[in-house]
Amino acid sequence: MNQRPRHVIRAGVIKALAHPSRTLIVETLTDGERSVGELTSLVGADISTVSKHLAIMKKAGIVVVEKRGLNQYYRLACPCFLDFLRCVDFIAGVNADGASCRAA
Amino acid sequence: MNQRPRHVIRAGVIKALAHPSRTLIVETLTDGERSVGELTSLVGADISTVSKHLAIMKKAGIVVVEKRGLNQYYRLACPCFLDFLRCVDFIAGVNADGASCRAA
DNA sequence: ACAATCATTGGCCGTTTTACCAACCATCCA
DNA sequence: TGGATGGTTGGTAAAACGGCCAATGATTGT
Repeated sequence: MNQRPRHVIRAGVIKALAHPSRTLIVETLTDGERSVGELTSLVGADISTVSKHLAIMKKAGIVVVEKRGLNQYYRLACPCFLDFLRCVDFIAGVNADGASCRAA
Repeated sequence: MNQRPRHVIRAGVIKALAHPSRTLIVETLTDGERSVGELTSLVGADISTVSKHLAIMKKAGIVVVEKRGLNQYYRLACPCFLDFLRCVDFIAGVNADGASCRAA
């Protein structure tokens, strides 16, 4: 069904994480679901901006949303983001300290 | 030394991967080092374009370069990218198939 | 029905990204 | 030294991104 090459698909997912606000949101959601209003306070931007960030991540399959009452609650689609961020931190560590990179 | 918040640092690394050509390059480098010319053939863009992609990833600490003779050989700074891409594929799979996401 | 709250969507605009070409730097060999 | 090969850098133009504001749903309570 999806005929895009693998690296394009992968880049699409990665791109949806490639913004400081979105990374912050993902970090926060590892701790459990949050409403858009809560995430807006966290990020410190206009709620419309945060809503668009969430839409991007939803489209990429990174988060899922559930409506309860007046609120939309977002949570991670996948717990494996902890591993994901660990990989990222390895690279960041190499970059910052010149530390050697050991396997997971 | 680095006082930027963690999520900004993380986003910087992720951003350096967030392009189809760069993802393709990383995939290829998991198989071993390549020269700029080889990567240019792979990507199918101008060599100057590929050179700039590599510079972005080098600055982010994702790749390292070694000059031997006339060639610049790039390789991954860290073998953990296999894990990294596996995480990405989990998300991509959820997105594409609606498949459930199991832990690593 | 009306008002209040939570969130999404459209529009505008400044910034960033990306691609190509051209020019330049570096290395090796004749 | 001159030429060929391999790569980087600067310039520029098109496209994508990201932010806020304003307007529009959607849901709940009065």
